Amino acid sequence: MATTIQKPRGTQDMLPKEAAAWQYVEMCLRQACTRFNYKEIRTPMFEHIELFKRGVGDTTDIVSKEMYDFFDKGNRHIALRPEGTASTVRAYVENKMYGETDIQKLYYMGPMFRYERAQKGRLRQFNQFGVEVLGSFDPYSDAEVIALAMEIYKTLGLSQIKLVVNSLGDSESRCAHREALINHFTPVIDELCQDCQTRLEKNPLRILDCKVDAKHSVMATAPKIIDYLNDESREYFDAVLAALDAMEIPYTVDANLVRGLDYYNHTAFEIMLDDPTFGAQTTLCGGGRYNGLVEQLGGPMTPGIGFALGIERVLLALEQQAITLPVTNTVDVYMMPLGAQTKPTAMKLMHELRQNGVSVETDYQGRGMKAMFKAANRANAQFAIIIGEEELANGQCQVKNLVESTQETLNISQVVTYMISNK
RNA sequence: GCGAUUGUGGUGAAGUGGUUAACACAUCUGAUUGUGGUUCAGACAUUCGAGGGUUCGAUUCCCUUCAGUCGCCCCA
Repeated sequence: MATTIQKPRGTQDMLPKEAAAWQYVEMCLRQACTRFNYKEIRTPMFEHIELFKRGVGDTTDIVSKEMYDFFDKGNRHIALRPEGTASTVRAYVENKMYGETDIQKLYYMGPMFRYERAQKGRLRQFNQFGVEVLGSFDPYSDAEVIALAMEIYKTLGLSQIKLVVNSLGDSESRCAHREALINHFTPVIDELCQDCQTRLEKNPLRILDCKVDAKHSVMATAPKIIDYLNDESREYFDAVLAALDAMEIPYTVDANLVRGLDYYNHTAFEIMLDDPTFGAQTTLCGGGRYNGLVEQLGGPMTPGIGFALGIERVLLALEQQAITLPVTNTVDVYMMPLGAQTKPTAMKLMHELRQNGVSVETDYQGRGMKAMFKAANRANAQFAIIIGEEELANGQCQVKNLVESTQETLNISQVVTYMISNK
């Protein structure tokens, strides 16, 4: 045997036994979008790297050190998408979707790529589902987006779900806050960890959710973005919270919640699994408002808000909470031809059944009837149809109900009708 | 990029410096030549991730490498 080749690090094969769960989750996501009237958009899995540099931010870790990029044969600098928002906005601008209606409510689903060290809940190729609302600067649209995310976890049956919200304010508020942060941390920067020292220059906001220095006294007294919101930002945030209250969606405001992508402003939120035994990756969903992004990518001034959730993490959470999904794994009929002469008739009947919406499995290993019954059990077949040479001569077959353990003899010509009404 | 830990058949897993590598599940075959989910019998790793070293001898000791897992970082 030749040496085997393994899948690249951080990738996963989705095996048949897991497919049903994936399909179920994906169906729930689509149905939730239908209820909220979001339309699907599909964009390429790779883009010009410039899109992410400009959209997500050149200084973010995602772009600066986690991007899968390469030059194609035409010497174009390409990157596998690390997230979905930049591509969605690019498509919105490129296809001039701002001209179609005032507001676009979109969702996407598919693989994203980040060159990170894999661990539980974190892969190099992973699947995200995300939502983007473009063209609305209405606190109720923020609330709707959050409500949609919360609704998804509810319909899946997950518990211990925690919604955390914050406001990053508009650019004026953010600048004021950033300055205050730098002033606050600079005198004590030597006492903080190495990471925080680089954060001070790169993104002082991130110091706030540092785990290493979390208990340091400067954290408690650090200037909070909430206190630096200007009137407009403050009002907007209050309105979002009021809308959440109106829908009775529980949340906690966390002044230290920040997002890792540059484009966010105003509303930021995260949905986490409140379970310390779950693993390190507890964030199931992250999102927020990005009012300058469309313009930054060459479109007209257009506000936007959205979120993304990791489907693998949802599946892990479902597993963690031992939630059994309503997935069925049965086949209607197991066809059992006995002897070579009966095969053509069995094959013909099987095909007719399938054409009439009856699912049928059979044996292709030439095994005995006993083995076929075992296979039928394994396939969760509801019925077995046995065609032996005797039956064939009479144009008949045995139809056995495997659940009830009852059996009757039918004319082969009646089987399709019988199965349609009895399956 | 850094750290910890693991690597035995389809799966879960014992085990030892030395001539047959437990056990369980799964799978296959058989127990009246055409009837299942129970039971019983039998079969199933020239081999212990790969490469090198120590040794008379290594799956067991050492080194390297690859891979998995978990964590840091970051994020979904």
